[in-house]
Amino acid sequence: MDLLDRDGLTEKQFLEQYRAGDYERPSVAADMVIFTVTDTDEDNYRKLPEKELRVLLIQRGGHPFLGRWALPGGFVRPNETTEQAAQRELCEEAGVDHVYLEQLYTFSDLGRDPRTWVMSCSYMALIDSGQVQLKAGDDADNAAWFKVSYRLLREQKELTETGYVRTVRHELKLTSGHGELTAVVERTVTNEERSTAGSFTVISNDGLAFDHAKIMVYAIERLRGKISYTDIALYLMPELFTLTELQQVYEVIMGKELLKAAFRRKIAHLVEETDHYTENAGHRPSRLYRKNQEGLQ
Amino acid sequence: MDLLDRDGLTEKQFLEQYRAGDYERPSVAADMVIFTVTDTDEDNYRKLPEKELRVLLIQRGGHPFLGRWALPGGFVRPNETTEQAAQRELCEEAGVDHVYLEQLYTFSDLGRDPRTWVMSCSYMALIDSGQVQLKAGDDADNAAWFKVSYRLLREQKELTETGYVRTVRHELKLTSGHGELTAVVERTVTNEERSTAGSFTVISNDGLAFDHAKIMVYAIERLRGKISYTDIALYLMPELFTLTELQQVYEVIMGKELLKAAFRRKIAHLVEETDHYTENAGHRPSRLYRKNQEGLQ
DNA sequence: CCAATAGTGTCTCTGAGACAATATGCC
DNA sequence: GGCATATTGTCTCAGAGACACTATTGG
Repeated sequence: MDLLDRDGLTEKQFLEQYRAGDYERPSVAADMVIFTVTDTDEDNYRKLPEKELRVLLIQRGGHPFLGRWALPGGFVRPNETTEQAAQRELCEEAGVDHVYLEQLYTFSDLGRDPRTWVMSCSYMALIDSGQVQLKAGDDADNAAWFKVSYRLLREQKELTETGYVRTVRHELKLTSGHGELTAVVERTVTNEERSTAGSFTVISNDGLAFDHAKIMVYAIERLRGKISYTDIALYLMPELFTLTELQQVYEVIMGKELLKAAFRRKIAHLVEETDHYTENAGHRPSRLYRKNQEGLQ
Repeated sequence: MDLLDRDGLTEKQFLEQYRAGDYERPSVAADMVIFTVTDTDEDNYRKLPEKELRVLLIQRGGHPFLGRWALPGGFVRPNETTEQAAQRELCEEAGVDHVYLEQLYTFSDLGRDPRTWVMSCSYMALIDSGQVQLKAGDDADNAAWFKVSYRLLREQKELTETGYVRTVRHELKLTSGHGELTAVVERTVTNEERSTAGSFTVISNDGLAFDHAKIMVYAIERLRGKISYTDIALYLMPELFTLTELQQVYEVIMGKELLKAAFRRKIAHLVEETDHYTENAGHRPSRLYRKNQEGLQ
């Protein structure tokens, strides 16, 4: 291009003389919500173990929020994209590579980090339970997998002159050997005549750092939303799994029970049957399936 | 909190002595994909006008990309969130307030801005066609509404050892009185055994600045994806509209024709009938509807 | 044999697709 | 009157919900 701007410069000349202004710039962090699913221990040899949704948290070793639990994350560096930063964190903190990774949302509330101006570009990763061993005692890093419980507390719709406001309040409870963290997060959707705006507010927060309760709730909502029309749940499964196990994963994420027959029909095209079966259960063995790698449709 | 960190500082003391490191930080811009729908002029008095999807672009008056067309946008300032920056742009560039606004994605590819390190937090806004008059001749600002045409060029699925790669190529054509811009964007989904990753690549680009072709394609895909299971399309409609007009909006966004009877059943719960009718058409008048403000379900 | 789970059959209900039939203002 | 669109009716088909029935293991 040889167009000249108002100062008579070509684009090349312009770029050579360009100095980044000394406007204030934000730091940008990539924060990771890393989910996996694990089995509970079961006493009765005949009963199947139940599934639990778990998320990886790291205990902060310095101010601010010293001692509280935070999502794994770190600042994005000048030579990488936010996604590369997320991949890097995933490697460093969970020791995994090549997993399902999806950008969620960029949080930029003022004062969300008491130190300085920090935006958080959040990502969700889904890890196969077999891929990472839950190193519960890995206190070197003070990282732990917390069991996620996400419970509806209140649902309310209030009419206004020009529309309505809908608030949904959930309790997020995180449990691990390190104790229990609880937060209450409210999602508000304000609907006026020609507009809608949604937002999340942290009502109470016991043990979580920054606005990470909000980010986690956002991630859970995304996971719930996508599970019923994508194959996203399969990234949480090991190489081989039974359909009952897959159904349990759906149930623990959706927070409700599903009917066996209907579930099997619905996800049939997402999986591929193998010739392997479970063994040594106190009941009829179950066929093992794998993810359908040919892709959907 | 009175916990002390390694240096024996309380959180308050820590924050008082905290100096933001001199790590390099990115600039963050909020870029807006602002959609609206307009009528074409129709010669035959009896025929209904057709609908067109339009997007607001601004011709760059300085380097880089001098003379090319860019999405409205601007840098996020230290005292505002990305969403507030988006609202501000919306006011400044389109002169509207209280419209549908949704965060899309944060783009952070290296070198996406030749000047310096800039991330783009992109938003999609939907504007009622009556709300903004298409000031086609408003050259003061060199802003123009471009008609959007988004056409599938190629679709391909290639199997690899461990999965598959799926590429979908679309042509984005933007037309206005200022001429025609064309870009070809490819969406690639790489599916390996335990992971998936998607990305957009700009194959060719004639007339658009930065990576804005990519952002626009992302917005169109989001709009298409959400239109069939949300009431998002209604934010593109004026106060009163006919069901045929609404159907045309769905059709122009989805890029395919719909059956009238099925369409009406499907969106019945999203609208409210009024006692008004269209007049002076060369055919049977049509009942006018409005958006159902009571909300869904 | 029994506990516990695996796996299948089928009836119903709902919603979308397809197409037809009827209704109506305006030139 | 008749063009062009508006509006409704109904048949069919696919998929989800609901429930029941049969099949298999290890103890």
